[in-house]
Amino acid sequence: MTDDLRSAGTPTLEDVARAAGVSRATVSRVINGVRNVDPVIQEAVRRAVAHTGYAPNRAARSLVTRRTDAIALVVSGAGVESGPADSARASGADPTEAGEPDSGSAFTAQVFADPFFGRVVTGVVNYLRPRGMHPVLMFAETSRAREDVVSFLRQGSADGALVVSTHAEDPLPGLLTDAGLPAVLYARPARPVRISYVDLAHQDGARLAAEHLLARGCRRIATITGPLDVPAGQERLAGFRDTMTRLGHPYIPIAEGQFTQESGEAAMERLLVEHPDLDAVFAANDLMAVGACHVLREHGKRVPEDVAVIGFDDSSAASACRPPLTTIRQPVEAMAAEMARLLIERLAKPDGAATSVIFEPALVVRDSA
Amino acid sequence: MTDDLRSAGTPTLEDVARAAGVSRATVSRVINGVRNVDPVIQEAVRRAVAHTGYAPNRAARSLVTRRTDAIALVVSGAGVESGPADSARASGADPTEAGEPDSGSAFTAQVFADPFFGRVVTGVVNYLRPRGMHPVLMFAETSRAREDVVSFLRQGSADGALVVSTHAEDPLPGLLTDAGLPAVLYARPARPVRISYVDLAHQDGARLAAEHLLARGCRRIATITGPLDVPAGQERLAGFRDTMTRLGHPYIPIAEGQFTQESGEAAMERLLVEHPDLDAVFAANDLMAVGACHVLREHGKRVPEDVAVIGFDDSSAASACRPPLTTIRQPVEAMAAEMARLLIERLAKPDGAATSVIFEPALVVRDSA
DNA sequence: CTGAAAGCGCTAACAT
DNA sequence: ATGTTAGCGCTTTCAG
Repeated sequence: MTDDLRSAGTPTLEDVARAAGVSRATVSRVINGVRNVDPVIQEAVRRAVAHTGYAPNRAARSLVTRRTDAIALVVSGAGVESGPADSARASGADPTEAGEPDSGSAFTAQVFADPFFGRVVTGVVNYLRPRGMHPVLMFAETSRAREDVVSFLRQGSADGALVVSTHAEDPLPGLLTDAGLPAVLYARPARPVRISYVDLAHQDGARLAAEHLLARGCRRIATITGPLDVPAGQERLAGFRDTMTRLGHPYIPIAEGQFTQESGEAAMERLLVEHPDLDAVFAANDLMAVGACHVLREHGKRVPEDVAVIGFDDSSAASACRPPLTTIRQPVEAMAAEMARLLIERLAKPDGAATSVIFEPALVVRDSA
Repeated sequence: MTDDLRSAGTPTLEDVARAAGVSRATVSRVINGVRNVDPVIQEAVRRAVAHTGYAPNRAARSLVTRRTDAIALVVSGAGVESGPADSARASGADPTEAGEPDSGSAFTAQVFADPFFGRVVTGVVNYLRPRGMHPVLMFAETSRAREDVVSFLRQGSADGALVVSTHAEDPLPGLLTDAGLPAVLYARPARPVRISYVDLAHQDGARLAAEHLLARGCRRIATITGPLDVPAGQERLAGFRDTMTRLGHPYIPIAEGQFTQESGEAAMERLLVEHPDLDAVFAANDLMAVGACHVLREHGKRVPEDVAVIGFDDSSAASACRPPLTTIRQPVEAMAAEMARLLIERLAKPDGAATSVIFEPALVVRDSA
């Protein structure tokens, strides 16, 4: 009887060891690339692995290593970014909390309508993949969903979390740190939390936009802001307004949007009512800039001849738009990768201090301004 | 000495058992909701769980149950959907194979530029979540990446795979079934494989489009097709052409696209050169329809007055477009959810036959046609 | 440089 | 109805 066709189900270390005529420990060593293994034996083991079609069992390994090589990629927020009304946003109450069982679907559907998240995923996956790690996608838009994320991590289903919040007063970062779970954020939290994050120098980006518009000769300039209860919204406005003021234009008409195309359209309509003669608009993101372009065109204004439009982010919407949007580039993929790097670094030395890495935006000139 | 503060790291079943004064097995039973447990003891255990802050270790559980409650959500394809040239698509060779180390980034970046994938994710997550399961995101655009997916599953890192291919001759489904791994596909594979899948009745959708255009009074109708080496591309064309023929319009100008906005623009340009007088175009997806609208406008044609445009999918691009696109709705979220349901069903009884579920499309009338 | 053996934390027979 | 016990497959001291 040959001694290698005896395994019933999937082969285990034991099977490989038997086939190679060595101990389990030795097989484990060559598989994990531990040095101090006779090259001859290494070769024998490799052959046995190939021959048996062995694949190490992750659960068994995790049980002893305490690592899963999975990380949770969680999109967190209140799920009402562009809801019927946004009056409840700043209040502590979470409007979706009492929603229907699948109220999450509205949130998840909306999240991916924004090209931003696809870029985050891209950046994370491309950093993780060569390292043999994988992202588990999660959404945390209700307190129930947030508990699930915490449980997931506490069960050791993932080694840490990468969280991108769409909402200002997101409680998730706090829950995570309170539970002592490794996490890194995309964007500075509204309330200071001792946690690492990556972010963009939003103000610098807004400054670039202001300078470009002015250099272009525009003089009646307005801005469509992002939601003013999130740092990105606030800073893009502050940076823009400060620069305009410094360059001699202290009064800037503003209309608040919610980072959605729809809200950008509405904001543009409002702006046009009050300031029909404006010659430029800075939208705090590309989606709103696209919305603004649509409305401008409907009002018979040409972009950029009559009104120059500049966006922010350099998302796919910017290049897909007609005319292609001049915009401020946010290196989302690189930032997401850095977020992953920070998390893995933290996993290696759990006692390291929280760090933040701020990226610089860049002006991308296309046709809209 | 109190007997409950003795645990060093995270509490285990043992700790809870001790705190509750019962055996591990009993704790396990109440945690897993197994019946036959005295209500009084149940309560005691629950209290002990709460008190110790116990969270079951997933790896340990997986090791014995052989389940992870994770499923791989893999986007598969060749990564050259809109590359500089698509001449190599039909050949067996994979152009990205010899690419740079991070050639995957181009693929991943592009994948999420299409709103389609966000919808798939949404559908999958919303089905999985209430069932305590989670998707692990993976890309399989090179043979190396495909091997990784197979390994991942063979290691028991996930219970099965949900795969959506962007490419015709995708080898992944075959690899998966050869390895006996549970998988369900989005869309029928180009080559028959014994594997479950969900799909859309593409021909019916195309028929709806043709009928709508004709009913509208259009007579000089062209179509921008999808890639003709994938079933969806073929069937949407076949359904359209057959219906047009049946209704008395046997000759339809066609231009092939690649399901990207850019390719839709190029196709529209070509069509306009040959048929400057056309009065309607059916684009095989919304992204290409958007591209067509842009080009038409640049040529001074109004949509829908001069040229009616109808898309396919009812993606976010359709409603965001100006004018909003009349299109054929593909219930992607529902299809993705069904895909997940089929996989879980298969997990329950591994010997079930492969099934396919075909969804019906619907006409959505907006402003473009 | 290699092997023996002790668990990691949990579930599932099997006893009681 | 509850407790006892035997692993699940792997890594990792500790001997040799």
